[in-house]
Amino acid sequence: MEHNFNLSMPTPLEKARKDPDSMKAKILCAARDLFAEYGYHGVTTRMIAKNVNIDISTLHYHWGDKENLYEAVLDDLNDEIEEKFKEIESVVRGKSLAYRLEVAIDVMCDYLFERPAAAKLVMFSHFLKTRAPGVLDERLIKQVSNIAFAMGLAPNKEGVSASANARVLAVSNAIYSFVAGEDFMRKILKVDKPEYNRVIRDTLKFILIPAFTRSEDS
Amino acid sequence: MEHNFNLSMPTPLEKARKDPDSMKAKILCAARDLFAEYGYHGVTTRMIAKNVNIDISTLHYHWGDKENLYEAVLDDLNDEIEEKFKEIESVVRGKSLAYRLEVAIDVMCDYLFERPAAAKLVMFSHFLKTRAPGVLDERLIKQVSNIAFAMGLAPNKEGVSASANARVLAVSNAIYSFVAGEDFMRKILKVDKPEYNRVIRDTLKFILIPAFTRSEDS
DNA sequence: GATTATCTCCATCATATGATGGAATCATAC
DNA sequence: GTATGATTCCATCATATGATGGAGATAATC
Repeated sequence: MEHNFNLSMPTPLEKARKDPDSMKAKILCAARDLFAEYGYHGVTTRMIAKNVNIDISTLHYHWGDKENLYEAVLDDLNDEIEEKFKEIESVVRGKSLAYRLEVAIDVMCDYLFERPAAAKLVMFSHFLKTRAPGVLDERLIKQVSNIAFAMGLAPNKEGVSASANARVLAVSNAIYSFVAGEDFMRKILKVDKPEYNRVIRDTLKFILIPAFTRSEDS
Repeated sequence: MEHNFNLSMPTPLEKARKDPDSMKAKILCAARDLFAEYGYHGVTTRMIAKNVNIDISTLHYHWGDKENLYEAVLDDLNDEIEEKFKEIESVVRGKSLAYRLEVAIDVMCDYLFERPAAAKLVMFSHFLKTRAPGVLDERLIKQVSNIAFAMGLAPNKEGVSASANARVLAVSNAIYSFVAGEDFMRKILKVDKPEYNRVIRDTLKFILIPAFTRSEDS
């Protein structure tokens, strides 16, 4: 049986997500939370194993080495975020840019405040190098361009200008920063969690919507 | 000589900065770059020592343990940024909010694009936990409130609302994100370094200024 | 119930890492 | 020159960390 052309065969990741009670999924979940908190080098396989109450060997049995587990965490995260974007797009298709932004902010805040690890991991994967050279997920480049096009910042999906893509990044940076930095910024704002959530939504709308609606007028 | 009331005695950090050629300063400098690239746990004392072409013992001789060196790096950075803020304030005092923002964006971009490590370190110190519990720099809370007041977002420096502080954070997050994430985002925008610098400035102004100038009208 | 495959843990290894003591080197003051 | 203090490096240690082999446990298959 050398050949296997069954392309729809579930990947390890898909299998892990199908059954959230499986050991594989539990490890992935704990790994996500810890990597999000301390970064790749700040987490040891022993920390992850301890969080799931298993031995390190069990971890290695399911996921191979640490690097492989980290990549699985990021892959899993990217799948989740891509899904979220599709969900947003299906809701706002054809609506005004102001409305699009409002919905995008609300949906992403709902999602991210529920899973702050997601926001933190996105930030780290953008800003923090691991000592082993990682690969940029090519999907992301396409994603950004697609959003730019959907926001009417480009005439078609291919020739999106750098400036249009930068505007999309500005929006997503703003959202991710506020969620990823909650622990830190909540101390500055001196508010509790629910209040932080509210203030951040309002602030994001206050900052992001005027820029794009003004340019819609012209 | 148990007592020493000479409060203006230079701290180790000040001494290190006075002579940038001193070993102490060279170590601090290399440490900053490396911590900014890989985060606290991603950097080993050996990596830093190698970058300065010295032995680890020399590093420990000058800075004590790793944690102390890291704190010195952050202190040094905070001093530098505080200075930058004062510089901005002295230039824009009394000007319109739109002009203030424009200058702030330009000055901070000039400064940060020259020292991307500064931007990255700020991000990490906000988002990334080290396994040893760190302390929040109390200065920052005051800094943010002061800026909010200077921007006319609060009637006085004391009673700055959470929402006003959040708006200030939104501005600084935006700037830091774009500089700290250059390596990553430049791949998405597909531009070279000087062009990235230009696009980011324009994008920051495009995003940030309308929000605040609109609120100035009302 | 025996057989097989899957899963989990214990013991262990090799290397990485933070840290230190002490000798050697260098500069400075006398 | 010599004495003193400051600086640097070499050798070394204790622990942390990633990783693995293999025994035992558990579940599935026949």
